[in-house]
Amino acid sequence: MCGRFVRKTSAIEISQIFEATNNSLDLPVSYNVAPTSRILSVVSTVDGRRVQDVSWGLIPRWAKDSTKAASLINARLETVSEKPSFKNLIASNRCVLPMDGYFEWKEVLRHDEIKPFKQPFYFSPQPGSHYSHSGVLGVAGLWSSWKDPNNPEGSSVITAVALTRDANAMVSQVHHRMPVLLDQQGVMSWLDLATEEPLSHLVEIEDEALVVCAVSTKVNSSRSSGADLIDPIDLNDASNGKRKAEHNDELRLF
DNA sequence: CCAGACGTTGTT
DNA sequence: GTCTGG
DNA sequence: CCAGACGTTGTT
DNA sequence: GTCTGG
Repeated sequence: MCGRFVRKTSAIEISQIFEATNNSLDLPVSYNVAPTSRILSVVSTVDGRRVQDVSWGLIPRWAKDSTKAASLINARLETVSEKPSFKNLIASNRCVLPMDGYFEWKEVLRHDEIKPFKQPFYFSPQPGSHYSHSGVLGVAGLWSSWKDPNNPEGSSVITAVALTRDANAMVSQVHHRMPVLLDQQGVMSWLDLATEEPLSHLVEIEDEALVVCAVSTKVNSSRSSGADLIDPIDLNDASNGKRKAEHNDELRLF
């Protein structure tokens, strides 16, 4: 889950929404943010919250190289406190990853084709929901600082992962995992360095937190970008090149 | 003791 | 670095 | 996350 | 099948 997302809100706006100082590079917005790219995070410091740019895909402190960063893009909430790569980050390396929405794929087998087809869906905050921070989602994350042992003169790389949990009933129509979303209280508690047991404050995410729509397979290629990637499509519309709904129960979800 | 892994996803 | 497997 | 590459030789 | 790049 959560291997591709949208950030169409600028760093300045993100910093205002999360009441943070903007300390990030001027990263361009993207409708197709892929693992290993630079993303924004909100972290707490002694001087308050800051928006910081980080690399998506965690490199543990002890890693000999950065080649496996792309495989540590998510951490399971159920096991994060046990895993060597993550457990030591919970106490003081928590962050919030702002996203306007994220993509999830469902593999569907169409009766007239042999190969399964990956239908992308776009999840975004339900307007007015507690999980909408002026239209932006706050995903619980962890960050780490890594220095390449083969390049001791180089600067440290800050990397991050997004936490995942079992999908709620609404999201599970498409996929069995979902990001750990934070409401306003959740952001407070997750970012507060004084929080004793941050994992214990994470609550179930109600079905009304998100809305979903099917989108074009253009998003499947990480080279695609552009606002049309989140345009809703009608899966029952034959003009999308898909079979009509009466022939395809799998696609008749929404 | 040393060597080797350390993660998630989905799929079977 | 720290834990697990042998 | 998905898409696309995955290799060597010698020659230009 | 598995790894890398985006």
